[in-house]
Amino acid sequence: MSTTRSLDLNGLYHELVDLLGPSGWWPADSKFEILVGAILVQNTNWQNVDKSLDNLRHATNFDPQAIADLSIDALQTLIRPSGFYRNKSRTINGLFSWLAHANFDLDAVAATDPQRLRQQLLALPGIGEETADAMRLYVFDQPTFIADNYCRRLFSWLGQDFQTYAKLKVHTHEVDGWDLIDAQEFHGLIDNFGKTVKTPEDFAQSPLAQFTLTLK
DNA sequence: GACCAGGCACATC
DNA sequence: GATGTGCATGGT
Repeated sequence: MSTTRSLDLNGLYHELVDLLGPSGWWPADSKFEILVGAILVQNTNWQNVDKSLDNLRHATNFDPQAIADLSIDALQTLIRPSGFYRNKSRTINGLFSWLAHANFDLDAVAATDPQRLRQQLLALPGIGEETADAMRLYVFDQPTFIADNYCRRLFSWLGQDFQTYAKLKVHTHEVDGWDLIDAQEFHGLIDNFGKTVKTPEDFAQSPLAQFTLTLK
Protein backbone atom coordinates (compact mmCIF):
# COMPACT_ATOMS: atom_id res chain seq x y z
CA MET A 1 0.00 0.00 0.00
CA SER A 2 1.57 3.27 -1.09
CA THR A 3 1.21 6.40 0.97
CA THR A 4 -0.04 9.68 -0.47
CA ARG A 5 0.96 13.20 0.49
CA SER A 6 -1.18 16.28 0.11
CA LEU A 7 -0.20 19.20 -2.13
CA ASP A 8 -1.74 22.59 -2.71
CA LEU A 9 -1.28 24.47 -6.00
CA ASN A 10 1.93 26.10 -4.84
CA GLY A 11 3.26 22.75 -3.72
CA LEU A 12 2.41 21.16 -7.06
CA TYR A 13 4.15 24.01 -8.85
CA HIS A 14 7.36 23.46 -6.93
CA GLU A 15 7.23 19.70 -7.46
CA LEU A 16 6.99 20.35 -11.22
CA VAL A 17 9.86 22.84 -11.09
CA ASP A 18 12.02 20.26 -9.31
CA LEU A 19 10.96 17.54 -11.72
CA LEU A 20 11.16 19.33 -15.08
CA GLY A 21 13.13 22.57 -14.71
CA PRO A 22 12.43 25.63 -16.89
CA SER A 23 9.45 25.13 -19.19
CA GLY A 24 10.57 27.09 -22.23
CA TRP A 25 7.12 28.64 -22.65
CA TRP A 26 6.19 30.72 -24.66
CA PRO A 27 8.62 30.50 -27.62
CA ALA A 28 8.39 33.69 -29.69
CA ASP A 29 10.33 36.80 -30.60
CA SER A 30 7.47 39.26 -30.17
CA LYS A 31 4.20 39.53 -28.32
CA PHE A 32 2.32 39.86 -31.59
CA GLU A 33 3.80 36.53 -32.60
CA ILE A 34 2.52 35.04 -29.34
CA LEU A 35 -0.97 36.36 -30.03
CA VAL A 36 -1.03 34.79 -33.47
CA GLY A 37 0.48 31.58 -32.15
CA ALA A 38 -2.15 31.32 -29.42
CA ILE A 39 -4.83 31.27 -32.10
CA LEU A 40 -3.02 29.01 -34.54
CA VAL A 41 -2.23 26.37 -31.93
CA GLN A 42 -5.89 25.72 -31.08
CA ASN A 43 -6.39 21.96 -31.36
CA THR A 44 -3.23 21.71 -33.44
CA ASN A 45 0.36 20.67 -32.81
CA TRP A 46 3.11 23.21 -32.51
CA GLN A 47 5.04 21.73 -35.42
CA ASN A 48 2.25 22.77 -37.79
CA VAL A 49 1.96 26.16 -36.13
CA ASP A 50 5.66 26.81 -36.76
CA LYS A 51 5.16 26.44 -40.50
CA SER A 52 2.42 29.07 -40.44
CA LEU A 53 4.43 31.38 -38.19
CA ASP A 54 7.37 31.15 -40.59
CA ASN A 55 5.06 32.14 -43.45
CA LEU A 56 3.70 35.06 -41.44
CA ARG A 57 7.16 36.15 -40.37
CA HIS A 58 8.30 36.40 -43.98
CA ALA A 59 5.11 38.20 -45.01
CA THR A 60 4.78 40.67 -42.12
CA ASN A 61 7.72 40.31 -39.71
CA PHE A 62 4.85 40.31 -37.19
CA ASP A 63 4.31 44.00 -37.68
CA PRO A 64 0.78 44.35 -36.29
CA GLN A 65 -0.46 46.82 -38.91
CA ALA A 66 0.85 44.54 -41.64
CA ILE A 67 -1.05 41.62 -40.11
CA ALA A 68 -4.21 43.72 -39.80
CA ASP A 69 -3.86 44.74 -43.44
CA LEU A 70 -3.66 41.18 -44.78
CA SER A 71 -6.72 40.12 -46.74
CA ILE A 72 -8.58 37.09 -45.43
CA ASP A 73 -7.50 35.18 -48.53
CA ALA A 74 -3.83 36.04 -48.04
CA LEU A 75 -4.06 35.19 -44.37
CA GLN A 76 -5.66 31.83 -45.12
CA THR A 77 -2.88 30.95 -47.53
CA LEU A 78 -0.20 31.81 -44.98
CA ILE A 79 -1.74 29.90 -42.07
CA ARG A 80 -3.03 26.87 -43.97
CA PRO A 81 -0.45 24.44 -42.50
CA SER A 82 -1.88 24.80 -38.99
CA GLY A 83 -5.41 23.77 -39.92
CA PHE A 84 -8.87 25.27 -39.39
CA TYR A 85 -7.58 28.12 -41.52
CA ARG A 86 -11.00 29.59 -42.31
CA ASN A 87 -11.89 29.95 -38.62
CA LYS A 88 -8.43 31.04 -37.56
CA SER A 89 -8.07 33.67 -40.29
CA ARG A 90 -11.27 35.32 -39.06
CA THR A 91 -10.02 35.18 -35.49
CA ILE A 92 -6.63 36.71 -36.29
CA ASN A 93 -8.24 39.41 -38.39
CA GLY A 94 -10.77 40.16 -35.67
CA LEU A 95 -8.15 40.38 -32.95
CA PHE A 96 -5.82 42.63 -34.91
CA SER A 97 -8.69 44.86 -35.99
CA TRP A 98 -9.59 45.22 -32.33
CA LEU A 99 -5.97 45.94 -31.37
CA ALA A 100 -5.79 48.57 -34.11
CA HIS A 101 -8.33 50.62 -32.14
CA ALA A 102 -5.76 50.73 -29.33
CA ASN A 103 -3.02 51.66 -31.81
CA PHE A 104 -1.47 48.24 -31.11
CA ASP A 105 -0.35 49.56 -27.72
CA LEU A 106 -0.20 46.26 -25.81
CA ASP A 107 0.85 47.98 -22.58
CA ALA A 108 -2.30 50.07 -22.68
CA VAL A 109 -4.43 46.99 -23.25
CA ALA A 110 -2.59 45.20 -20.45
CA ALA A 111 -3.55 47.99 -18.07
CA THR A 112 -7.20 47.03 -18.52
CA ASP A 113 -8.87 45.51 -15.47
CA PRO A 114 -8.11 41.76 -15.72
CA GLN A 115 -11.70 40.57 -15.74
CA ARG A 116 -12.73 43.27 -18.19
CA LEU A 117 -9.88 42.36 -20.54
CA ARG A 118 -10.91 38.71 -20.26
CA GLN A 119 -14.45 39.60 -21.27
CA GLN A 120 -13.20 41.74 -24.14
CA LEU A 121 -11.09 38.88 -25.47
CA LEU A 122 -13.91 36.36 -25.06
CA ALA A 123 -16.16 38.66 -27.09
CA LEU A 124 -13.88 38.24 -30.11
CA PRO A 125 -14.87 35.41 -32.47
CA GLY A 126 -12.70 32.31 -32.11
CA ILE A 127 -11.22 33.26 -28.75
CA GLY A 128 -12.50 31.09 -25.91
CA GLU A 129 -11.50 30.76 -22.28
CA GLU A 130 -8.20 28.96 -22.79
CA THR A 131 -6.96 31.27 -25.53
CA ALA A 132 -8.07 34.38 -23.64
CA ASP A 133 -6.26 33.27 -20.50
CA ALA A 134 -3.13 32.32 -22.47
CA MET A 135 -3.07 35.78 -24.02
CA ARG A 136 -3.50 37.40 -20.61
CA LEU A 137 -0.73 35.27 -19.13
CA TYR A 138 1.87 35.47 -21.90
CA VAL A 139 1.12 38.77 -23.63
CA PHE A 140 -0.72 41.07 -21.23
CA ASP A 141 1.30 40.20 -18.12
CA GLN A 142 -1.74 39.23 -16.05
CA PRO A 143 -0.96 36.18 -13.90
CA THR A 144 -3.75 33.59 -14.18
CA PHE A 145 -4.36 29.87 -14.33
CA ILE A 146 -5.03 27.99 -17.56
CA ALA A 147 -7.39 25.09 -16.84
CA ASP A 148 -6.82 23.32 -20.16
CA ASN A 149 -7.21 19.65 -21.02
CA TYR A 150 -3.68 18.60 -20.01
CA CYS A 151 -4.25 20.32 -16.71
CA ARG A 152 -7.62 18.76 -16.01
CA ARG A 153 -6.27 15.32 -16.87
CA LEU A 154 -3.37 15.76 -14.45
CA PHE A 155 -5.65 17.13 -11.75
CA SER A 156 -8.01 14.18 -12.13
CA TRP A 157 -5.06 11.85 -11.54
CA LEU A 158 -4.29 13.89 -8.44
CA GLY A 159 -7.83 13.34 -7.17
CA GLN A 160 -9.50 16.52 -8.42
CA ASP A 161 -11.88 15.83 -11.29
CA PHE A 162 -13.48 18.78 -13.10
CA GLN A 163 -15.62 18.41 -16.21
CA THR A 164 -15.08 21.83 -17.71
CA TYR A 165 -12.56 24.62 -17.98
CA ALA A 166 -14.82 27.00 -16.06
CA LYS A 167 -15.43 24.64 -13.15
CA LEU A 168 -11.74 24.16 -12.46
CA LYS A 169 -11.00 27.83 -13.04
CA VAL A 170 -13.17 28.70 -10.02
CA HIS A 171 -10.85 26.75 -7.73
CA THR A 172 -7.59 28.20 -9.04
CA HIS A 173 -8.13 31.96 -8.77
CA GLU A 174 -5.35 32.20 -6.18
CA VAL A 175 -2.88 31.97 -9.07
CA ASP A 176 -4.09 35.40 -10.20
CA GLY A 177 -2.12 36.71 -7.22
CA TRP A 178 1.11 34.90 -8.07
CA ASP A 179 4.21 36.48 -9.56
CA LEU A 180 3.87 36.56 -13.34
CA ILE A 181 6.86 34.33 -14.03
CA ASP A 182 5.61 31.66 -11.63
CA ALA A 183 2.13 31.66 -13.15
CA GLN A 184 3.65 31.38 -16.64
CA GLU A 185 5.94 28.58 -15.61
CA PHE A 186 3.15 26.70 -13.83
CA HIS A 187 1.14 26.40 -17.03
CA GLY A 188 4.14 25.50 -19.17
CA LEU A 189 5.25 22.83 -16.73
CA ILE A 190 1.78 21.29 -16.44
CA ASP A 191 1.52 20.98 -20.21
CA ASN A 192 5.09 19.76 -20.60
CA PHE A 193 4.32 17.11 -18.00
CA GLY A 194 1.17 16.16 -19.90
CA LYS A 195 3.04 15.73 -23.15
CA THR A 196 5.14 12.93 -21.71
CA VAL A 197 2.77 11.50 -19.10
CA LYS A 198 -0.25 10.58 -21.19
CA THR A 199 -1.93 7.62 -19.53
CA PRO A 200 -2.86 6.54 -16.00
CA GLU A 201 -0.11 3.94 -16.34
CA ASP A 202 2.42 6.66 -17.17
CA PHE A 203 1.22 8.67 -14.21
CA ALA A 204 1.40 5.75 -11.78
CA GLN A 205 5.12 5.54 -12.51
CA SER A 206 5.75 9.28 -12.22
CA PRO A 207 7.04 11.01 -9.08
CA LEU A 208 3.71 12.86 -8.79
CA ALA A 209 1.81 9.61 -8.20
CA GLN A 210 2.58 9.86 -4.49
CA PHE A 211 0.52 13.06 -4.16
CA THR A 212 -3.08 14.16 -3.95
CA LEU A 213 -4.04 17.73 -4.72
CA THR A 214 -6.00 20.00 -2.41
CA LEU A 215 -7.88 22.97 -3.84
CA LYS A 216 -9.72 25.87 -2.26
C1' DG B 1 -5.86 4.73 -42.51
C1' DA B 2 -6.75 5.80 -37.85
C1' DC B 3 -5.31 8.76 -34.41
C1' DC B 4 -3.56 12.82 -32.35
C1' DA B 5 -2.22 17.79 -31.58
C1' DG B 6 -1.02 23.67 -26.26
C1' DG B 7 -9.99 24.79 -28.97
C1' DC B 8 -14.04 27.16 -30.42
C1' DA B 9 -18.88 27.85 -31.91
C1' DC B 10 -23.14 26.14 -32.39
C1' DA B 11 -27.11 22.85 -32.06
C1' DT B 12 -29.55 19.92 -29.25
C1' DC B 13 -31.31 17.70 -25.26
C1' DG C 1 -24.91 22.29 -17.69
C1' DA C 2 -23.50 18.35 -20.49
C1' DT C 3 -22.83 16.22 -24.93
C1' DG C 4 -22.08 15.93 -30.00
C1' DT C 5 -20.45 17.84 -34.40
C1' DG C 6 -17.81 20.54 -37.87
C1' DC C 7 -13.73 22.85 -38.63
C1' DA C 8 -8.34 21.00 -41.53
C1' DT C 9 -3.48 20.24 -41.50
C1' DG C 10 0.61 17.23 -41.05
C1' DG C 11 3.25 13.71 -38.31
C1' DT C 12 3.34 8.96 -36.39
